[in-house]
Amino acid sequence: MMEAVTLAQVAREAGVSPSTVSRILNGTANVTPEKRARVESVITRLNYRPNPQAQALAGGRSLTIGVITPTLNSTFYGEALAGIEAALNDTPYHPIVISGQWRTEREQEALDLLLARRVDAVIMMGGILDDEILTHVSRRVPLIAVGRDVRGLDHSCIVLDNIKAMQQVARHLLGLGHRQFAYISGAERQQDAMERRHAFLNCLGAHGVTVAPELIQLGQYTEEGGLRAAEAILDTGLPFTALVCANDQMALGARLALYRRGVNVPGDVSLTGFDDVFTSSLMTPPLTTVRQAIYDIGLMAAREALNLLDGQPVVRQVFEPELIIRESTAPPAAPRRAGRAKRGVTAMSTPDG
Amino acid sequence: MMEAVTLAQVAREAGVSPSTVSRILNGTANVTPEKRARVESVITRLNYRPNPQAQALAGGRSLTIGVITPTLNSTFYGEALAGIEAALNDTPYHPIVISGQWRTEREQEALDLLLARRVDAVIMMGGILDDEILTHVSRRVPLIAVGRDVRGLDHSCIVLDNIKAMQQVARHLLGLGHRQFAYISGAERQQDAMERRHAFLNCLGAHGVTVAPELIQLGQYTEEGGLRAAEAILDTGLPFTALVCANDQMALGARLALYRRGVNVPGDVSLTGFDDVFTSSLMTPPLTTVRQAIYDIGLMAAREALNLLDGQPVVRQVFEPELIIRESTAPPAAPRRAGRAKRGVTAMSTPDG
DNA sequence: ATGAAAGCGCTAACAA
DNA sequence: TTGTTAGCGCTTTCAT
Repeated sequence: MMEAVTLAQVAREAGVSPSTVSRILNGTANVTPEKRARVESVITRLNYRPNPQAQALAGGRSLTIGVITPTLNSTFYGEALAGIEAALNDTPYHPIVISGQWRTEREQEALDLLLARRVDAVIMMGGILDDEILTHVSRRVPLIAVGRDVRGLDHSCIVLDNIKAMQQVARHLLGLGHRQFAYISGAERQQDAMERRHAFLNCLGAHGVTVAPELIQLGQYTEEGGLRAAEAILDTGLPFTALVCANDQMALGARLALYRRGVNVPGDVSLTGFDDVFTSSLMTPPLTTVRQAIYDIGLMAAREALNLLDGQPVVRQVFEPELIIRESTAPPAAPRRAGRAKRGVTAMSTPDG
Repeated sequence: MMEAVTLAQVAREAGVSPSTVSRILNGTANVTPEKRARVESVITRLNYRPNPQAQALAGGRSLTIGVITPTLNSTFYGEALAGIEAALNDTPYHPIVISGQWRTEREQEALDLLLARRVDAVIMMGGILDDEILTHVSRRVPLIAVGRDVRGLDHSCIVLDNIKAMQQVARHLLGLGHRQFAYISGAERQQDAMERRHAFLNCLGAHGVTVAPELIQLGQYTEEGGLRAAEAILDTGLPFTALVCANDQMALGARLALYRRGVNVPGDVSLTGFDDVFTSSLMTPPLTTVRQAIYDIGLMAAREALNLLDGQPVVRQVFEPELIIRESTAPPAAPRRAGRAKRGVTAMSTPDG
């Protein structure tokens, strides 16, 4: 299948030594303009492309950056991957992506695989692998953590200010007049899920509002989980006028649960998400949520990884959240007739579809 | 950052030659059970992992498979990527993914990059690169095309039966009683977009139904495009009771346009998509669509690539579509009072939100 | 069945 | 500034 051109051939054709060609390729040393021109013309004429495997072997760098993402088929992490790809686009480095599926063993395997592949750096997005393991790995290879704090690795973490974000959500809803809330949380093992939940409840508490424990459900950060959590909340029969979800995916699932029970959004219940995944702006109705500039976070992660490779210092990056108010939130409905909850919905609501 | 163990070290520790270790690693030749045991124990003790770059250089194979996907942040192609990753999971091969962004130059660049990286095979998903280029590339490296027919490369294409799929959609809607249709198509440059459109219109034609040209709009296969196309359709003021979209993403955009104009789905208009992207089952209402087993298609693509590498023959694979009937389709509304379109909607409909 | 030796294509001292 | 010379870690003849 057609032999590839080698550096040696280029050198011979140009009448110089291999080292000279190598130097020109890498800009390692000064070369006479004429020789450079000669070599470069040969390179284009022969359409020479250096063999990365050979470069890796000889140079001791693989020119690849390993990326561990929870899933490949998620809009959210997909955006981050796109950002990483873009940042690496005009560098000699290339991402190599593996999914961890939110499973410890898978993440561990992925890490092993990347190290076996001799990646020059790794970017860990989310994940549930122990901090110690990551810290340990970071001694072998530069590591950037995205969306999580790793103890002892603060400087190489890129995170979102979850607390500020949830405060914005809470204040927005309080400002609309809501006082009866339900909350769907992410999995307990995930750091940011806990951060968001506490931030939300604390902020409400500061305003003298409490939430019944039955109205706080776990949704595993998935659409399916959000759906079930919302059903569980509706099943309690307790009244609420706003349903806050710890991410957009769960909000999407919750939306379907509300639809099935004939609960209008935002007429009967206001709904909020978190992340501002692309499709959230297309929900029926478009979702009020908190934007994480996830593409930019991906960009940043890749840049930080490159900095680390350059031996440059990196510092912990905190992204500022931005509340995006769309059509899924509105003031709570006026009190209804007696015999039903004063406002919002209860499990008694009947489907209208 | 901690030196990696090499094959030579393993050989020394086990008191055998490097060749023997290599043979054991690759199962290339018979080795005494005792030596094998000895070497294997050293391997685990030292936690030895062969250096893929060195293997690639010496072996002439990079053990990587290049994948070109239109985008990284799409649920649809993400599923395919997940399938590819899974299929390669317990093989020595590894995917390396680049996005083409539906831009010819980007796709060409991606291809060049993969070839420069010496991938052993490439999987091309969709894309708009000329057939000739792909055919040409396939002479250098085994190539599998997904979701498109490449002239002269029929055997290595994996496609969906778009015609049968659209016939199912058309018959479903005709069966419900619909006679006034609108259609949102994908970009003209894309093969399957044209296939789907013609299949749909032909099937209607066979049943004596025609569609006004103004009610056929291009949506570029994107959510945004679907939104605008739906608006254009509503703006014509022409009556229709069913809106058929060439993919789910455009259906999602169209759904928002309908929502904004106060058109009920499926009360006023039935809506259909194509692909059965995961989130379509969570739309409000859940979307009637055609399932493409895209994860399985990814699996299949990777397996075919491996077959090609094995020198085994591959044949063109045609996936069968499956109509998924959900809640976005229903019989057309009963005729309304005079002065308005007999059924369905026109641009005169007023928002109810 | 096993070892010795010669590369794979490149980079990086070290000389000149 | 440029060339010569060793490798990088592995596979694969070719002997034995």
